[in-house]
Amino acid sequence: MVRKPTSKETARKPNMREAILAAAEELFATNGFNAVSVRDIAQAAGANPGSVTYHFKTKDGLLLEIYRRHCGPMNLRRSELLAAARRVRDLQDRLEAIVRAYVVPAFTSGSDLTGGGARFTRLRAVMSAEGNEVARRIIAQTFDDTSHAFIDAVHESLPHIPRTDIVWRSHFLLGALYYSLVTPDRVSRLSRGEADGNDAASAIEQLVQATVAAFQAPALDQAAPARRRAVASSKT
Amino acid sequence: MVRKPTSKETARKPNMREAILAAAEELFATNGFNAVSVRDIAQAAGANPGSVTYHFKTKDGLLLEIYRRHCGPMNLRRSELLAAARRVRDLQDRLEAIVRAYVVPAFTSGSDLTGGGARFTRLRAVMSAEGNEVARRIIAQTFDDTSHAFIDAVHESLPHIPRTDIVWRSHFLLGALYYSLVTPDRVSRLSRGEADGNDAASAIEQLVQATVAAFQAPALDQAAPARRRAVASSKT
DNA sequence: ATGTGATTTGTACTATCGTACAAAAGATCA
DNA sequence: TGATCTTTTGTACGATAGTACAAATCACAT
Repeated sequence: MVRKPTSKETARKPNMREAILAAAEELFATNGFNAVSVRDIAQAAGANPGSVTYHFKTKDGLLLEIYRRHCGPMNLRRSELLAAARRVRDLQDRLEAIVRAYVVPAFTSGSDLTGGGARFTRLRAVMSAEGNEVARRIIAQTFDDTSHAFIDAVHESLPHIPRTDIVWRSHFLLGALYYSLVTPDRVSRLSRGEADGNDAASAIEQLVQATVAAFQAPALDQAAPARRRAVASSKT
Repeated sequence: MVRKPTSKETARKPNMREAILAAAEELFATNGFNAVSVRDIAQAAGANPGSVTYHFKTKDGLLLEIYRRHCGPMNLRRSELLAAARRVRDLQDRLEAIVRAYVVPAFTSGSDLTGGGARFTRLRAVMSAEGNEVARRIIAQTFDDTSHAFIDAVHESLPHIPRTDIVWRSHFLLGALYYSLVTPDRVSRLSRGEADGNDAASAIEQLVQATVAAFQAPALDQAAPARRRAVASSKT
């Protein structure tokens, strides 16, 4: 009595459910949530609109399932990399490893899930910009732990920087990360073809290098008031 | 015969056209383009849906007019500040002034237009994330000049950094800037109330400080290959 | 006061949205 | 093969979308 993995997991065509998820992920990440209709998704997946309702009940449920699929693996990968980074001796190298542990899983595949992590990260960026309610709830309760762990790790390797500054700078990191995935063509355009915004490896290296330097900047409370001298003022 | 500025410029109630523009700007910047209906905008402005059609013909036309209203003043202000920044002698101070010339107008009012520049910048961030076609066209032909001027100025004060790196880092700056305006509450939340993400002055100072440091990071081509030693690798 | 042009209102049209649901089709096992 | 469960299809419904347009209303010059 060999139990075949067939009866309940198999669909008629090779996993239509996964095809719908992948199509929805791509379309949401590119055009936003509201601009994409259930019919668009079904067509892109080669499915019937009713099939989307059958598998995910509602459009929100579909988005929810996309998040559920990715959050676990990506955060697991991040915490693994973060744990390894914490063990790096040299403080400078450790900081870089920590930043890399945060950035790399966002660009590359979190596991063998379809499409890789970049698409899901782009999706999160777009949902964040749209103020999507479903995404907001999931993010606050799923990603804040990871973010706190990341901030703590950075803080440990830069004890002289106030936590407030580190929060701001890690916020900037996430914004830069998101934007790099949302508008990669802008990099190619502004560099007049010298750089390829769609090259993940370049993006990662540039982002890590810039972010490490940003984290290492002098603390704001001390530096800013002392430094603001003959600099252009904020009015006229 | 004193020409009064009345007959053709004045509406029945104090400029309903402006009220619609302001309402649309706020709603688009908060919820994205597609999530907001013309009826939502009209209601928020205290106007009739048909009035929107009268003034702006289409929903796209309304968005177009919002961009037209802001792009000129904001880029003018940026180029003024940039010109002033270029005249700063000290290289370190000049770089900071250049970054400030880019950041400040995005946060504060570009002129006496309604609502200040922050709302419009948030709008641009959201449109960028949604891949809005109208916005994409305007941005490419309006903001690229400003961006190039900014990149050139930064490059002048950091001649030893390859232009490619500067493009990437200014791209990160814009992403961080956008994200700070899109999700300011995240800063407050992650800092556990110690920082206020909605405080524009703090955001500006933090962003300028972090960005200057990022620009001053060693060039990637030289530093990255030499430095990548015992750092956590990108796989497992 | 009255005519005139600019604006606002009210309403209606068509298209498309998310979703529900019954019927058809496929798969699995007695 | 036939019974049963899962999945897909096809269709329909109410809600809401963007937009058009005629009527009503207002501001102002004469």
